[in-house]
Amino acid sequence: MENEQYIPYLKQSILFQGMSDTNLLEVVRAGRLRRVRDGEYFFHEGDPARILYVLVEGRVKFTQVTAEGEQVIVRMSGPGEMFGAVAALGDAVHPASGEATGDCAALGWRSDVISGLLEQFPRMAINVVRFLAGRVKEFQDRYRELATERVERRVAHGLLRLSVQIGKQVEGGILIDLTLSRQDIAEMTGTTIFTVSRTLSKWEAQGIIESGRERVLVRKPDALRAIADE
Amino acid sequence: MENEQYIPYLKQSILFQGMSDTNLLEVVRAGRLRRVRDGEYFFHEGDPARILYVLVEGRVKFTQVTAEGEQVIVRMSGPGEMFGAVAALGDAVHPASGEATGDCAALGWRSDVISGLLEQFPRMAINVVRFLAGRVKEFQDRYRELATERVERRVAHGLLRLSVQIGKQVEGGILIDLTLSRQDIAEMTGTTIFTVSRTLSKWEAQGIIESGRERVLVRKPDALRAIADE
DNA sequence: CGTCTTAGTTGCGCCTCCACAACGACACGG
DNA sequence: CCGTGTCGTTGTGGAGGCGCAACTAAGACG
Repeated sequence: MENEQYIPYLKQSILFQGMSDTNLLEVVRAGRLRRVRDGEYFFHEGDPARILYVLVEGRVKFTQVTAEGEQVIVRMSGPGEMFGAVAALGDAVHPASGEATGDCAALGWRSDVISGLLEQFPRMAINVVRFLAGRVKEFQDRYRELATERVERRVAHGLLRLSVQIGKQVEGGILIDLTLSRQDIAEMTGTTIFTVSRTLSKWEAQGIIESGRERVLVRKPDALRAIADE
Repeated sequence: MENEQYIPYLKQSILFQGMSDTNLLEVVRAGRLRRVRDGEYFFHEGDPARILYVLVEGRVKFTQVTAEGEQVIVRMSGPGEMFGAVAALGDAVHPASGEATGDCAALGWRSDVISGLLEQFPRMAINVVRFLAGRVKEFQDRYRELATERVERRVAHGLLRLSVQIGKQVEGGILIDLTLSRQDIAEMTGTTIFTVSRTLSKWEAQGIIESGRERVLVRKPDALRAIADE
C-alpha cells in the first residue's frame, strides 16, 4: 500500500511519537493519501470539515479572508505537520483555507475514523493535545506581537519564523525556499506591500538580507534577531 | 470530599461531556481544589507548569508581558473552562500569567495524573482536543482581527466577546460584571487607554453604551455588532 | 526578440492613532 | 470634611504607516 512508504518519515512526527510500529502501521493503513497540486486547495474557509491531514510533501498556506475581502495568511505548514484538526476534531467548518504551495501530498483520515483511532490509541490522543497546545501558544505569542510591536519588528519576526520553519541553509545565509512575494509577507505580518517593500529595501542596503522576486535570502540572521528583539 | 460538590456543575463543562457518572467521580476525586483570592495568581508567565485546572468559581485573567514591560491581556476565562492545559500537557512553562479576578476556586490535576486520566478515559482526551481546537480557532480569528481591523472595531469586538462570555443580562442592557478599567480594555484590544476612552465616550454620546468607573453596560448590543461587522 | 503581465520600488499626501500633559471625577481613609 | 490616590477625559502635536500613483524590473510567451 502506497501509504506505508511514509512510515519511516511519520515516525518522526510529533503526532506518532511513542507509538509502537504495529499501531502506527494500523493508523497509517486507515488513512488515505491525497495529492494536491501547486496552487490548488485542500479545503476552503467555511467548508464542512471531514478530514484530518498530516502533510508528507510540500507546504500548505492557510489563509482567511476578511469581510472586506482582504486576505490574511494565518500560518504556513511544512511536512510532518498535522492540519485540519481544529475543524475535523472540533466543530464543523474549516476556519481557514488551505492552499498547496508547491505540489503536496498528505495522509488524511475521516473525522469518524480519527475519533475511533484516538479512542483506541490514547497515546496518539495525547500527542494531538500536545500539538494543539503548542499551536495555541504560538498564536498567543503572535497575538501579543501584533498587539504591541511596530511593523518593522513584526516583519523581522515573520522572516525569522519562516527561516526556522522552512528555511534552507545555503552558502551566504538562509534561503527561504518558497515563492514568497511582498504581498505574502504583508499578509503574514498585518501590514501592506508598500511598507514591507520599504523595510526590506532598508535591510538590503544594510546587508542584512538579499531579496529578489518572490524570494528572500537572510544573510545575517542575528542582525534580524536583534531587530526583532529590539 | 469537598470536590464532589462541583460534580453537577462540571457535568456541563465541555471537558467532561459524554462521560459516565462513575468515571467523572473518579476524575474529580483525583483532583485537588485550589482557592485563589482576588488579585492573586494561579501561576506566573514562565513558571514550570505542573497542574491543569478547571475553574469552578470566579474569573481568571491571562496576561503576557512584553520585553518592554507592556502588559497584554491574552484572554479572560469564566467558570467551567479549563486552563493551564497549554503548558501542563504541552511543553513545560506557562505562556501567560493567570490572575484571579474576584475570588476563585479551581480543580487541579498534576500533569502526570492528567496524562494517566487521559489514557484511561479516551473520551476525555477527545474533549480536551475539542476544547483546544476551539481555542486555536478563537486565536486565529482574533489574530486576523488585529491584523486587519481598526481600533474602533477591535474594541467593539472585544466588548461583544466579553458580554457573551461573562456579561449579565440586566434591565437596560448587558452588564459586563467585572472590574474592567479602560486600561484593561486597551490591553485586550492592542491599543492605548486614551483611544479607548475616546471611543467609549463617543459610543456613550450615541447611547450605545453606558460606562462608569471600571464598568461598562452595553445598551444596544446590535449597534455594537454593527460597528464590529462594519 | 518584442510584447504582455506581474512583482517590486519609491515619492507624496493624509489619516489614524499614539504620546504626553493637564485636568476633572470619584472612592477611600482618617 | 478634606487630603490622597486612582481612574477617566480631553486637547494638542507628531509620527508611523496606509493608500495611491507613476515608474522600473523581471519573467513568460509566442
